[in-house]
Amino acid sequence: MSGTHTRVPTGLGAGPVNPEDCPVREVLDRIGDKWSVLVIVLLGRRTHRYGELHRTIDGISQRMLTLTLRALVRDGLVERTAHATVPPRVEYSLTGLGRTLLEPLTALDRWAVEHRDDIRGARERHDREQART
Amino acid sequence: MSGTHTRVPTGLGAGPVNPEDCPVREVLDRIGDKWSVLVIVLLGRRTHRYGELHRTIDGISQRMLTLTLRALVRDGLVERTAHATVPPRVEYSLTGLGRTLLEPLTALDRWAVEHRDDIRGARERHDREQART
DNA sequence: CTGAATCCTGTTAGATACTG
DNA sequence: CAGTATCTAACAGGATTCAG
Repeated sequence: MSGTHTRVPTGLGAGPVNPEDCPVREVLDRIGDKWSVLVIVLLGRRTHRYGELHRTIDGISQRMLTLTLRALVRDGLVERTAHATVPPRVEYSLTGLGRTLLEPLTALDRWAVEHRDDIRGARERHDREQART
Repeated sequence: MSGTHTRVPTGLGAGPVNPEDCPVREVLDRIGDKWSVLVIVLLGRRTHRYGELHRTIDGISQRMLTLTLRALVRDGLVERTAHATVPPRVEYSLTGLGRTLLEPLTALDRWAVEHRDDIRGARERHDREQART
């Protein structure tokens, strides 16, 4: 809330701006989907097993959980540990890199919580004004 | 980098987690798309006209620019000002609410810039290990 | 100049059934 | 238990054309 704008984010020099080459957008491409942040946040609390995640994240299909986890592992945010027992036991946890992401994610969450009502309000006001056409 | 985890983000109490009722996910639904952050960031620097945005944001179609702007206006993040001249002149700028979003967005951007290579590295390592199957 | 309207496409995600 | 495989529905987004 310093009176002035904060630093301009992102590789936005002066010229045209490209979504393919923009750091923020790159992150959003990874965690902007429907399930990734939920997984990250849960793993930020503690290690979870596959089935635990499946039960805890409401409405996620096995398919999407698998795909989401695989992508996060590939990007080095999540670590997969398979124990060769029977029945199999697979545990997922955040990597060091993944944990560093919790901080900016928390900042975004704080903003979201703080301004949730503002957005809802703006939305309703806007829709009401549209309605009287 | 404080040794411990930061606060757990989001209305994640103990029970199941629902994507429909999660503040962070709610924000991501708004700005997680392909163009919103680019628009927000540009407007964070200064007011822009429609055509300016269209020229500056590389590859955006008129359709998507219009839709993106309309959504941002609806959510109270962006303000639209139409001057009744001919030819018409429409200016877009961030609202107060929109400006507050710049801060957490900048945090995320900083993370992105800082860890860009880590992710690329993890990706390549992972893909290389998959490749030798 | 600032859009709106229409058509068309690829991707994302849900449902369901099956497996080591 | 921890996934795969397959099929389908929904939607985001691009291209093009028209309009105030």
